[in-house]
Amino acid sequence: MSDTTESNPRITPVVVGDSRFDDDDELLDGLNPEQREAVVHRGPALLIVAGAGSGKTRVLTHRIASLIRNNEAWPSQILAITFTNKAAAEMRERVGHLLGQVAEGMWISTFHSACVRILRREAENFGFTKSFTIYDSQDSRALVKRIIKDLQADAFGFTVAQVTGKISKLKNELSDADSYARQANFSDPQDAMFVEVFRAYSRALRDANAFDFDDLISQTVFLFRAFPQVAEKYQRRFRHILVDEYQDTNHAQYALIRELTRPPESNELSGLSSFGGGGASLTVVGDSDQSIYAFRGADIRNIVEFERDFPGARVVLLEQNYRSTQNILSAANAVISNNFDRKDKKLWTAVGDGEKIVGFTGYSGHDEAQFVADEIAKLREGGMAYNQIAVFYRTNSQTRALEEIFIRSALPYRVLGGTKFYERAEIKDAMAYLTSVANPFDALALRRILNTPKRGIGPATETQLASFAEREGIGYRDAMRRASELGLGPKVTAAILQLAGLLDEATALADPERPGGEAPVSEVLALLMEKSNYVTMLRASRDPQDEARAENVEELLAVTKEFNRNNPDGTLIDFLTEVSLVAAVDDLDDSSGTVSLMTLHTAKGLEYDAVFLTGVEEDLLPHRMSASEPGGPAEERRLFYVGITRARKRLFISLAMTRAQFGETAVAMPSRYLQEIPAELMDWIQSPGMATSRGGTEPRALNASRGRSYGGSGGGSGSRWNSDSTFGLPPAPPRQKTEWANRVTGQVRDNGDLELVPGDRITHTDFGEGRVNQVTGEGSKRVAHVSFESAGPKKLLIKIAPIEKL
DNA sequence: GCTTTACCACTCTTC
DNA sequence: GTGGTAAAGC
Repeated sequence: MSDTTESNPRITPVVVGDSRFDDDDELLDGLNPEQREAVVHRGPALLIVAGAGSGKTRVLTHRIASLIRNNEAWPSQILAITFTNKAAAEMRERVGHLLGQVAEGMWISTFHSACVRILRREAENFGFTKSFTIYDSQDSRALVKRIIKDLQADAFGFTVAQVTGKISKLKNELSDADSYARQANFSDPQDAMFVEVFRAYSRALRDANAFDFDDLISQTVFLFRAFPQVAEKYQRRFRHILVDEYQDTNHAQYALIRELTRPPESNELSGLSSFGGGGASLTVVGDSDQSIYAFRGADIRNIVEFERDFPGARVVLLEQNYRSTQNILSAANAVISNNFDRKDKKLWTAVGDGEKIVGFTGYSGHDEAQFVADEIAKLREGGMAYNQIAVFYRTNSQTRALEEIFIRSALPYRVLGGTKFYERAEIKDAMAYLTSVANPFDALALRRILNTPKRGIGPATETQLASFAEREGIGYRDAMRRASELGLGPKVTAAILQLAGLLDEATALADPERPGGEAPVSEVLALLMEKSNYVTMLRASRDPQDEARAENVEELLAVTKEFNRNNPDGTLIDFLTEVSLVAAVDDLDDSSGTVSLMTLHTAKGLEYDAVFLTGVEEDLLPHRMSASEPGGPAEERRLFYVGITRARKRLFISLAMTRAQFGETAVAMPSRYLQEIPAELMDWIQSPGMATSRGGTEPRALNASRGRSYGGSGGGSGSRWNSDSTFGLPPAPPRQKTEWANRVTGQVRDNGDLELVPGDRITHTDFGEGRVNQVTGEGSKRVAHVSFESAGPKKLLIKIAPIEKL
């Protein structure tokens, strides 16, 4: 990474005259002048505007290391907020590497993790216990659903999604049920009912000793505001606060930062602080062009108005890109320049143009996926490692087609996010057992396991138990222990008592006071699963899927063991916290030799040698839902921009003319953003206008009338594709589309023991005839390398490929 | 109280 | 194509 900034007229020379930094060379080596400035600047506030790939992580880690190395701060005085746990771990490692030792006591974590840490310490100040549960969005939804039912709020037209969405939004703006009630319009029965629902929801969380995701931030702010002496503790402790991805902070997070950087009330100097008794020094890093979380309350104004918010703030611009080729950057610059209302910023690089961006238009999502798979195979042959290749898409549902083709092509891949392991019902069940042990107040968790596996404890019994607990003013666990007082049938009573006994036994095992200390999480879970017969029940089931579920539970057991290995002192609560706060990227394994599939949102902050941007179609990117939201299309453009700028060397952009959505095939139009990429930067293998199929088969009828009119944005100047076509040609008529879709998806087969050897001739339903060159792999993973006469070389998973030996 | 079946609505992005 | 719910039957 050489310093080539002399050629850039925009730079201002930075004087590093302060003797403090004289022996600091090592930390400044290889940094360009702006990066150096961002590392060495000292003051109350610093905004680093870091374009994509401009080395901001490097700057942040060097800045932290420099603070510690120069004895300007103890590690414990530093709080660094990152966007994901993975980024936090990486930053910790890099700082440790720079300093030559692990910096103990430094807080490097996400907003949520930092807040959980604070809340666990301080919970008892405001009516929670330190073993509170964290509700994920599924839990919140379940709770709201129940409340809507109880209050019969569905009569007012409330849906669960609406209510959870509104509550989340309000919490991100630091409103709670009371403050909302104060300005609610009670003459509107719907609004009045919403107040009731919000109240009931908040009360239920409090009663359950639980916080939802949004609470983690907002309640920490409330805590600081209500207990100044608590706030002061943290204001004194953290003298340097650094926040990454500042453009994606919401109001609650902004307020939290404000609280933390406020000068402590009593003005005594503390230790090594470089700013007397004032507020902590704040460094934020961000790029408003990469703001893609407005939908969850991120407020772009936080970064745009930073200088006004923090007077005396210094701003450093990082525009030199060290990641991508010029072609990729030019495309990114061209696209993002269509967003008005932004500070002009142009990424540039010294590495040269690189290859052109490759474009492809498939007839269907499957055709597109096949293109991706084929290109990945070529990249691989060219020596690129699978883990340097990523495929991005707008919505998780797009993974289906990609996965089908990838499996068939024997490409090793990994889907990040999506239907996450921890969201599966059986995992949720097992986790609910653990939660019930850790937090006996959590009614939601208890309710989930009360009759899972079936114990004959139905809704009627549950209600009785609940009202008994309320009547007596006791917790659920106590109520269960006293089940015999309820006058229920002997079988039900015994079942309740047995479950209570099991939970008590597990609680004793997880008790830190226990002789020998708290038992490892895996032991607690093993006991619960064993004695509840949960896994036994699954294995005995006739439903074939239950076998897979049982295996998932076993997998969870393995996860707990792994957790215990990595965290010998890790408690049950620690485990539950960790699981609640994992992000999709967090289980990205850099060393796995697989292609990564993820949404554009998940891709933020990552980089790959080769990137495939798929589904670049109207209604998908920009997504249909974004059209109605203010600022929606601009945010979608930023999303596209984020995707483009993830690529180092190769960028592939693809779309399909029809897409399976809803179980049926719908017409798809090229995205308006495609036209924004200068034509000379792209090489279309098959542009949206080209009407011939890739295998060279006959042209498909693409001249049917349009399904809907395409109201392109701006432009309107006609074709930009470097083919002879008109823009936005409509797709094939429905019958042909379905045929195509069926031909690819319709065949699930099992060739189990088909023996193939090099030289065999085979026929494939899609690719026609070909010759087997080589067979690799074993058992069900045997792969045939086939040269097809018309479709070229392919790799096929023998077990499931639609092939026959000739 | 449990199980099966049929119909429904929804599907955008996430800590 | 899925997942969740409601009703009917055991």
